[in-house]
Amino acid sequence: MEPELPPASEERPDPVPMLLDGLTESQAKAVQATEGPVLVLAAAGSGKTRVITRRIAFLVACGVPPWSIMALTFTNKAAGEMRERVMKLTSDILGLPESTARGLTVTTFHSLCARLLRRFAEPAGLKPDFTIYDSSDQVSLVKKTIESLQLSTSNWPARSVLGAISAAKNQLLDAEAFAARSQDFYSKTISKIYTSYDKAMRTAGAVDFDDLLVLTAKTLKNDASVRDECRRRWKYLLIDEYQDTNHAQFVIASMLAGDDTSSGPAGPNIFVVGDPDQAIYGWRGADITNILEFEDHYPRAKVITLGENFRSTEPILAIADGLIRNNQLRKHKDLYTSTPGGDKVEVTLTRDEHHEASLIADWFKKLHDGDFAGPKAHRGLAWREMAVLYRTNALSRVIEDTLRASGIPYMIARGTAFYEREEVRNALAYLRVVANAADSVSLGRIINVPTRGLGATTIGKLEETADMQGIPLMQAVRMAPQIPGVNARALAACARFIELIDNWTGNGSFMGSELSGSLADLVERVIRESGLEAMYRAQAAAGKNESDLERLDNLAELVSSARDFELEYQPDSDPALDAPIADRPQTVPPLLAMLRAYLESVSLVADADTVDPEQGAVTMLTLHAAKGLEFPAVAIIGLEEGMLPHVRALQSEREMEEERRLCFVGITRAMRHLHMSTAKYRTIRGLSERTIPSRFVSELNQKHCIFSDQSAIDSGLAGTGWDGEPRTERHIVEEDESGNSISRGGGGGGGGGGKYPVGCLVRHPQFGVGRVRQIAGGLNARATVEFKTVGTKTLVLEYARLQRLDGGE
DNA sequence: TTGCGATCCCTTTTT
DNA sequence: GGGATCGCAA
Repeated sequence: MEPELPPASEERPDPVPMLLDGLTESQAKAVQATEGPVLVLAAAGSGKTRVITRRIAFLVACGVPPWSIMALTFTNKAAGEMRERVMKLTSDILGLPESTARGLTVTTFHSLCARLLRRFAEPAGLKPDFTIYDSSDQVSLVKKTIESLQLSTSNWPARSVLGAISAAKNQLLDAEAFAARSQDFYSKTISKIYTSYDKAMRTAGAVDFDDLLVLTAKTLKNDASVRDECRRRWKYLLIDEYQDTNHAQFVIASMLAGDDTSSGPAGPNIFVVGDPDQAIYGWRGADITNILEFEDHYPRAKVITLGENFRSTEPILAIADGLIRNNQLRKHKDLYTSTPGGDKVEVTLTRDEHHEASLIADWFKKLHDGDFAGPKAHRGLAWREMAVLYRTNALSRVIEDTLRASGIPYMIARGTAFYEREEVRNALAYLRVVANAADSVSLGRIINVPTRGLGATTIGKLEETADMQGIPLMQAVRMAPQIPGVNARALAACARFIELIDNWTGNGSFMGSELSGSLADLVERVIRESGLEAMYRAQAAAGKNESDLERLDNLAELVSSARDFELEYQPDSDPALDAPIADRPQTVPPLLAMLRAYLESVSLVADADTVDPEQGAVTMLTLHAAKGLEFPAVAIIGLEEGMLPHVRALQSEREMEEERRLCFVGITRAMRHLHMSTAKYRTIRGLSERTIPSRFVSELNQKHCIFSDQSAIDSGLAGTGWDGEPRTERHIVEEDESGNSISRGGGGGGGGGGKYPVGCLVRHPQFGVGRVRQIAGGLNARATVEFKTVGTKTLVLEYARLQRLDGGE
């Protein structure tokens, strides 16, 4: 459709210039290029969110109906913020009512898919009351599957089997296609598990996170009427963080957008924004070629580059740039800022993780207090303006303890943490069974919680019956009287349990005088009448530990979360309640629809969703969860080999580069203050281990950093410095013309010589005799040694205890 | 059938 | 260090 300008309102100035106000030339270009495919390569901090929101408002200003615009983001929180900002633009600048933004579709891929699958459940081969299984549900189901195939769960660990299944799904290989290409024993077995896992999922009326995407992609691909209906509705598609989309998401986007020839004169209106340097989800199947080959897929695409960084000070940007230059598999783009100056980046070596945590707490306190004297006088930062970033969640614990002890308010961004607590999971499992009686995993979880005399023996019989007949577990419970070997006590327990559930569902009708129609009331009833409340109350009274009281609070919290949801819930925007398909009348009772929507929202929370800038607290989050956020002050911890980069990435160059991008993402979250730290010793699963500073530290542009070694201070240990050698001797690092540190191999000239020139013979206490092939410099120099017996290894000189054999010193 | 304690095992990131 | 599982006692 050709956009039309709305009739100029008399008292308002032309809104279009106002929407472009304050944008750079390329930003404005991206906002205005409304027709046809557009790729925006947006460097970190280059204002891409701004571009997307302005563009949506611009489209609306051009007369595009809001309901025909769809924007896809990575997290619910990003979606919510985007909607807010668009709403503000359309009401402040365009003078449109707030309801305008309601019609917009701003959501995540996963939420969109969940909604489409409910709406088009039948063509997708699902029932609209499907449950979304999270990874622990998946694990229980796949374990059961493995057991029922008579395989050993130790030979076939659920996690890795699921990984293989997930990888297959991400390539859009269904069980059948996977079976067809399985040749060897391993993949044939995986294929068997995949097939029966899939069957069990369908029997349970459940889908996993991958299924949400895969089934949507498949339905859009195979069902023209579904595809056409979507295309009729959405004419303008915007996708954020495009570098982290996987193949299924690519297919969904392409299907929604239409292909290059069949849509409008300029091609499909698909607008994608991303940055290949911030691709950090390769492990989850994200396919960076989606963004790299966008132009091949849409030959008429306009490509717009946003290079100027508006977020960070010069030193922060410079070290980010210098770091990412070490990635070889990358097209370089310059990062630049028009605002020079700023504090240098602090890089600290600490004694251990406790020392690290307390230094960071001190750093935060100093920033919080501010400095009102001297040339660098500044007001203090609020706690909410600071963040601690780490590679793995396990690192958060010590930081948490230290911040608490220091009286610094903090919050951990773990959106799912609340819903993962035992008591909450139990309550939700009851609710899931209420919403979807076929959900056997949830039923299995609560059928005997609190204990009601349905022990392992009885449940085993019920499951056996369910498996044999291919029916959901709940149906077997209802058939209990016909199952041989179920004793009278168990039968009575089954009957009581069935009555319990039926009371909550109004015998499946979700209507009647017994049910209030309120979601919060239902949740409360379930918690009380299931006996969960009494069970935890009894445990609390027995005084085993304090967390039992907390459990009751959490259950109350769940009720209030349901109440909040109920207040926000808009039935008219629930696709399950959309105009019914063709001749079938709409029959979903409102309470059931609301319950489904609630459970869905609970299933799709992301860690980053809980980052609340209103809170006066330091935010703690993983590097992954930090994507898309920014903070005036950032501390990145654990810059150690094996931590960042993570051990799992050490063997592959591709994964190593992803780790480097992850570090890059962390650095570029910082606006003004950045602190990076390495602990010399770190306790990993109870054992204190000597660490090796991360190679990324040695890749930081030294001109913009202040290195300090605190590891010997306040301790009896002799100071050994960043790499165990006096500082003057460790400058094996070379600088290129702009001062960027480049770790280089090939020690010919660059000072890599030292004790072990390339080509010399050495002996290693464990690996034996070998020849040095390469010396890499940096704060912790490494040698690549080709051993006679064990092959080539890369060793850190400080720790390797190499002995030179051919002359030398 | 349940509940508790010892032991074993594993260790990334997340929608 | 912590979660899952297994084995044993009540």
